[in-house]
Amino acid sequence: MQIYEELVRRGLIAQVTNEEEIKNLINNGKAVFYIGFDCTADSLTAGHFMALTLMKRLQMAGNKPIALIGGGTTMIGDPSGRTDMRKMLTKEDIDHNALCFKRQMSKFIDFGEDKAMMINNADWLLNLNYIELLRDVGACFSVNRMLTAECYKQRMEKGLSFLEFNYMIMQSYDFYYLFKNYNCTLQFGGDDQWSNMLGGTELIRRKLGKDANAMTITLLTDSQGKKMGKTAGNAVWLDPNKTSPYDFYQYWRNVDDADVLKCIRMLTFLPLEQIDEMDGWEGAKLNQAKEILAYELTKTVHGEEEANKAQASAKALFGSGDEADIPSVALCEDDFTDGVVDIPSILVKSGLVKSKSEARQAILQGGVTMDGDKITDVKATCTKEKLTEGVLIRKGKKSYMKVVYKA
RNA sequence: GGGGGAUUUCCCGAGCGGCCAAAGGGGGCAGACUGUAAAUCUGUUGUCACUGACUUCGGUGGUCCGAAUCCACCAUCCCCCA
Repeated sequence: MQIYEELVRRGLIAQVTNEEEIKNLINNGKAVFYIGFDCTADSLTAGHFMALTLMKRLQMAGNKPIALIGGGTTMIGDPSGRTDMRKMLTKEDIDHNALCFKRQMSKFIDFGEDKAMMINNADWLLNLNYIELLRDVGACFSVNRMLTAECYKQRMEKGLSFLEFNYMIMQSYDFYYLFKNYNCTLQFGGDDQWSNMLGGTELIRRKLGKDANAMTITLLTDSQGKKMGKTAGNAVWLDPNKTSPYDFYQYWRNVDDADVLKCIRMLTFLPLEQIDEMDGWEGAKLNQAKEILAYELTKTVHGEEEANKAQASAKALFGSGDEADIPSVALCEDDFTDGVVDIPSILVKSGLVKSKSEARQAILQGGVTMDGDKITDVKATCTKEKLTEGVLIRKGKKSYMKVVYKA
């Protein structure tokens, strides 16, 4: 099966400018394509992950990816899919974030000689001359047309600054620049980028009289139509320090029944035949599919070792198995008063709750256990001797921590 | 440049000078039921030394015994006119 076919079967393709051309290009494995990443945070998220896997898939098919780091575009801020303006980041923050992105991406994509490239659009965008740009590029854009673009429409009610309005121009310029200088004829991206991407193909056509193509990836949404890759408004990060491998594993382990197969298809590298087999699974059996999903993704992002650990911890906690790889936290002398610590303090120290009030709530509601025994008294304490051995403290079903005293 | 409106806790949103740590909804967390799912039901959701105290309603000052609520100035945003 050829790569384009596979992308279709995995449900990854949302919109394309010219299906035949794109199909030919990537199936032949000769395409140079790019995906842009704006560095609004210091880690990539699960949302970026899909774009990265797409890059990987295409690279494996012989194509050459350009990972475009948005050091320049992040200075503007993409208004797409936003109801208010982004916080403006400083140049330093952006540079720092770009560096973090680079590091993380190198784990997925092979940037070896002539296999892939990583470029930062700050290299050209920051040097643009306003008047020149207006005459050169600005003349090619119709404001009337731009305003009808979906990404701006949403903002017509809440207000759109001129700064953000220019985002499309910058992104279009990127494509134009890469087309000219790197022979990059394709741009891929999230479906919310569609209008920005079309801006680029349009600009190339007007300036160079040549055709470039764009293709968007289906947005990964859950059965309720919400964007996936977020918990309680927080992103699921790829950086293990921001989202631990265990939490990462758990996120995918807990997806809705209705979304498991879709996620496996779109995000994992498992062969389609194997996925098709799982398609009929129902009820409790779906749990196996979730396990596979969680394991595969954790393995891709954090490596096999971490994936095994996360899986072992999960099994230890929810089924039977030993507690070998449970994350732990250490207490020090200062945490003790007269040789004991109260349970709420331990909960706070372990990061299982944010405050002692929350800890108290959790205990009162019967959600806290220590080494399997339910804690019912808010004032309960634990001795230093016991903690020297280490105790397993658990809040609710899914969060737990091993707490040890270290002298 | 002129005129009008807004800013409340994680989000939306109600708030009469004292009965306001602030209605209601969403979300979160915990419990029951389950399959670590969904749906449903219950409790909870500022902090702490938790029958009490403290800090919060864009910012800074002021009026008052008492301010989220009144006044002044500042900031930000929205709408209408130019």
